[in-house]
Amino acid sequence: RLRKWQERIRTKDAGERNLQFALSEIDRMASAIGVPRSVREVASVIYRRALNEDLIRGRSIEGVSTAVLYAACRKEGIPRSLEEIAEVSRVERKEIGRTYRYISQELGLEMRPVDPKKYVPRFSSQLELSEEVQAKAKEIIDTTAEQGLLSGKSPTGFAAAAIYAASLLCNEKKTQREVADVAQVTEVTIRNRYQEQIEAMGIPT
Amino acid sequence: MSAPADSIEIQNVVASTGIGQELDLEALATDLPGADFNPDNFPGLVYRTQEPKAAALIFRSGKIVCTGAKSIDDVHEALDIIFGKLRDLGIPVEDSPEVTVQNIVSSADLGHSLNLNALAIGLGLEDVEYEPEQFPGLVYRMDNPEVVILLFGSGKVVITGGKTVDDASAAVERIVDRIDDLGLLG
DNA sequence: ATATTACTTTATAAAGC
DNA sequence: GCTTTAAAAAGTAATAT
Repeated sequence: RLRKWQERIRTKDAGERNLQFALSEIDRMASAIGVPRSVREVASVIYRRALNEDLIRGRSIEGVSTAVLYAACRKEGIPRSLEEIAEVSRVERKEIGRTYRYISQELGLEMRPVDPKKYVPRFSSQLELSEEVQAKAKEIIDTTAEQGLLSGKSPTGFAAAAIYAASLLCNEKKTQREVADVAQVTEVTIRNRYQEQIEAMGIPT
Repeated sequence: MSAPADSIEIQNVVASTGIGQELDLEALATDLPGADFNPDNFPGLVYRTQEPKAAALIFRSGKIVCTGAKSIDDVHEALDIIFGKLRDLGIPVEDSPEVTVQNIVSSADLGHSLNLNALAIGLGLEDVEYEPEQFPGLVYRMDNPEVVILLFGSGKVVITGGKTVDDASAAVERIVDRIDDLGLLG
């Protein structure tokens, strides 16, 4: 009886230390990527749920913290790519993605696919592009996504191509390299998505 | 009419078996030309057959895993070749050890392009994993038959996790019906 | 700028860490 | 959990020409 009690305390203490460390990590990474407090709150709620459902066992606290932050950004409608999240984490991209999918499945987060339009404002401001270009990029995304061009494609690459296309159409040209750098995709990806989008929009080349 | 189920092609069959006999893999590695054995990496010895093309993992316990075969018949042919090689080396192998098919991977073409975003919602987010940033296919876990289906924007699909050829057919028929009911069959 | 190669995902057994 | 083996799907990335 006493032993069970001690174990409960030990487990509780371990859990508290676990949670404390995780929350400080989430805070650190959230600051680094510059997301609002609401995202950290959502992240901490998800982390507590994962802890209660015993999903942390066999995984690093750092990995779960990062995956949960990635999920929270998406849930709050201000997604960061795995690449961007990985930059402020000491866990590699692949592990973050795996842990995220595991937590998402087990907790039934029912995450909707990322809308490429969500990346347009942030990428565009980094490129110092006007509202007009942003509106055009969003229009391209909506039109081409409706035609089924988005299926299977990375949201970042899709957004990057639309921004590149819009910058050309609005005479505020950015090079493929410049757009590729902020979106963290390759020029080849932008080229491929751009060609499909331009064709689907009926814009002659 | 070419039904999607008729487009099914078996791509890989995984099966397990065993000769009820312990093996000296070190000796086998030197006596079997072409055998790969790196006990530091993996406890099994790898042996590949050319016709039919397959790869076998042979363990010290005498248990064997055969992968890469394009049909269940090919699994048996490949294993018979291996059993023959072992007998040639003086290792007793019974006439026809029991072979268990563990997994069949198939591909098929639904014949219509798919809107994966709409499908993720339609099939139910709880049964679906669709993360195009990580992989272009939508992962759908089906209950009956118990298989996993990977759906692509092109309408091509991969069915895995089944143990019989019928599992793939049933899965394709069911997924086509479901997509059709959702009105999402392009 | 394009072509090739390689990696991502799914399932599955085997023995051992 | 991981290690190894095989195969398909299609996207992305790194490297070569």
